[in-house]
Amino acid sequence: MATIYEVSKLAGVSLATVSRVINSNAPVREATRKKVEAAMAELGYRPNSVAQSLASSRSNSIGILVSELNGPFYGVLLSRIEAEFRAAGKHVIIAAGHSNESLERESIEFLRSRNCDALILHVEAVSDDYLIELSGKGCAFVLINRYVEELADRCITLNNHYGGYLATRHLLELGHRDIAYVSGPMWKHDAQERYNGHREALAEFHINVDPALVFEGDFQETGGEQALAHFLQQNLKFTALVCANDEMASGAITSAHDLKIKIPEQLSVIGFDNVNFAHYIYPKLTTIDYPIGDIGQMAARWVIKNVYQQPNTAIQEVFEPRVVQRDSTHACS
Amino acid sequence: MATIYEVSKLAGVSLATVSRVINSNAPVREATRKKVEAAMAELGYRPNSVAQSLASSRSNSIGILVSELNGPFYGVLLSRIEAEFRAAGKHVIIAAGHSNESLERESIEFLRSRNCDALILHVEAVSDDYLIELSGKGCAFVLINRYVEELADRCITLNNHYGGYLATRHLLELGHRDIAYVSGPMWKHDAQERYNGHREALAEFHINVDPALVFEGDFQETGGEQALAHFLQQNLKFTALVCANDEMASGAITSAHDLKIKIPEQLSVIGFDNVNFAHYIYPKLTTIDYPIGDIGQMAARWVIKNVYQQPNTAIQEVFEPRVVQRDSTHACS
DNA sequence: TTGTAGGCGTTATCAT
DNA sequence: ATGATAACGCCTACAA
Repeated sequence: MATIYEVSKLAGVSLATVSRVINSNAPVREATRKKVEAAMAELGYRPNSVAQSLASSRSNSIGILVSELNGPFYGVLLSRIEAEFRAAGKHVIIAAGHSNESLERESIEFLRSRNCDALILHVEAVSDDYLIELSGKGCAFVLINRYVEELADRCITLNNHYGGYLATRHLLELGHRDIAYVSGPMWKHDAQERYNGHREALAEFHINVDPALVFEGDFQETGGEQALAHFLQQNLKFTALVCANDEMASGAITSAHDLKIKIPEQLSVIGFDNVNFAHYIYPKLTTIDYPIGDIGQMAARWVIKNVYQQPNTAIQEVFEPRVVQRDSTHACS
Repeated sequence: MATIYEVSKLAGVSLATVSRVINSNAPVREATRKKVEAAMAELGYRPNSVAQSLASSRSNSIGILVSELNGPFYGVLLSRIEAEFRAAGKHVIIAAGHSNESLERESIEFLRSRNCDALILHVEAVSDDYLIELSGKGCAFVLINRYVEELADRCITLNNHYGGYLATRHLLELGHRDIAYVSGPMWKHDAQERYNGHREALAEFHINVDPALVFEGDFQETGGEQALAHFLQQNLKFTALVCANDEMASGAITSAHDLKIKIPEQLSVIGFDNVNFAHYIYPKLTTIDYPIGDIGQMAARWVIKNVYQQPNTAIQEVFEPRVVQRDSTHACS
C-alpha cells in the first residue's frame, strides 16, 4: 500500500501538501492539488486510517453497545445509526451487553480501549453511578432509552410512562374495565415506567389497581404465555390485556389461540414497541409505537454535533410514543 | 490517559520491557513483571490500540458487510460473529450493503480503508470477478452464502439447492401434486439455487414444472401477497405453496387469512430460512432451517484460523438445511 | 501557498 | 533478561 510519502515524491511536493489535499483543511493551489490527486490515483493511494487516528487522536469510530444484536428492536436501531454515521464518513464498532452488568462494563472498557471517539450506550444493568463516573472520566457518550438526571443532556429517551398510559387508556376508551397487565422485569427502568403509566391511566378512570391482575414477565414470549396461564388459572375476570412489549403480547396471543380464546372478541390485547413482526401476528397487533430508529438517528446526531462539532440540526431528547391501532383490540362487549 | 512511557518510568524499567509484559511475547523476570503490573494498575494504564495497530500493522478488527442490519436473519448472523470475535479479543466493524452494487463496493473500500485484518462478506450484487480481483489484491475475506469456484476455500455456504429440494419434497410426501412456487429475485444466487432444488424434487416425482405456477417475488412480505393474488386470479389449481423465504410465506398467509382460505386445511404453505418470527406466524410456519448463526460462527473461525493463525477446529464449508415441521403444512386431502 | 520537523504510543530489532 | 532506538504513516504547528 502506497504511503503519503510516495505520493509526495511522485507529485513533487511535500508531505504536508499531500496531507492538505487529503483533508482539505488548508488552502492548496489548484494546480498543485491536481498534481497530487493524479499521483494518488496513479498509486491507488488510500490514507491509512490507523496512522491518521494516531496522529490526530481521532479514530472516526463510534462504539455502539446494545443488549442484543438480534431481535427486531436492536436491528432497526443499529441500522439507522450506521446509516447516519456512514454518511458522515465514520464507522461503528458494535458490541453486545446482554443485559448483564459485568458484560456491559467489559464491553464499555473494550470499546474505550478501541479509542472510539464516542459511545452510544443502550445499557440496562450498570448503575447510574457507574455512568456518572464514566462521564467524569471524560468519556463522551450518549444514553439511549435511559434517563439519568445528572446526565440529562446526554440522554435520548422515549416517554415510556406516557406509552404505558396510552396503552391502558386505549383499552379504557374501548370500554374495558377489567384490564390485566403483564410487565417486564421490574428492575428495568422502562418496565417500571410503563407500569406506572398504566396505573396513571387506571387512576384517571377511578379504577383501583388489582394486584392479582398484574404479572411480572420477562419481556420474552414465554412471559406472555405464563401470564395468560397465570391469570386464567385464578379464574380472574378480565376482558383486556396490556403487555409491556410485543414479544409478550405475541406469546399471550399464541396461548390464546391454543386455548380457543378468540382475539379480540373475547380478549383484547395490546403490545408495546411496534417491532416489525407486530403485523405478522394474527390478528395484527395493536401496539404502542416506539420510534427506536429515530432515536438511534438522533443519538448519532448528538455525537456528530457534540463530538465532531459539526453544525447540526437541533437535538430532540425525548420522543413520544403513540397508539398504533390494528386488529387485536376491540370495544368491550 | 497514561502511556507506556509513564508506566516504564514509574516501574523503573524500559519501554521495551513494559511492552513485553503487555504482550507476554518474550521472557520477563517475575519480579520485573510484578513491578510493571503494579505501575500499570496504579496509573490505570490501558494500551492504546491505535498505536498498537500502527506499530504492528494489525488492527485486530474485522469488517463485516451484510445486506441489512435489521431483519431477523442478519441479526443472528451478526450476533454470533460478534460473540466469537469478542471472545478472541477482536472487534467487529459493521456496514450494510443493501444489495446494491455500488454500495457494496463502497462498503468494502470503506472497510478496507479502516485497516481491517479481514472481511466477512455477505454480498449479493458485486460480481464474481470483482471478488476474485479483490482477493488478488491480497485482501483477506470470507464469503458467506455465496459460492465462487475460484474462491472455493473462502466460501461458507448453505446448500440452498438441497433446501429447495427438501421443501418441495416435504409437500410431495404429504401427497400434494399441484404445488405453486414463489421464488426470490432470480438474479440472486440463492433464489436461483432454491428454485432448482424445487425443480429437482418435482422431477423426482415425475411432475412437470408448470410455469404458470411459478412467481418471482421480492423476498419481502409483499412478494407472498402478490404471488397468492396472482395464482388465484388465474384460477389455477394448487394445494400447496412453496415460498423461497419466510417473509414471503408470512405475506401469503396473511393474504390467505383475509381471503378466508384456511391454512393448512385448504392450502399448505412452507417457508425457507426459519427466521425467529416463523413461529409468531399463525399457524406456526413449517419451514427449512437455515443455520445462519452457525455459518456466521464458522466464518469467524475461518478468520481466526487463517488470518490470526490460531490453532483452531476444522472449518466446515457447506451447511445442510433441514425441514422444520410446524403447523402450516398438512397432508393433501 | 508550501515545506520542515517534531510528535502520536507502540512494536520490534538490535545490542548489551 | 533488559535497554536503546528506529520504524509505523500521518498531522500540525512553525517557518519560509
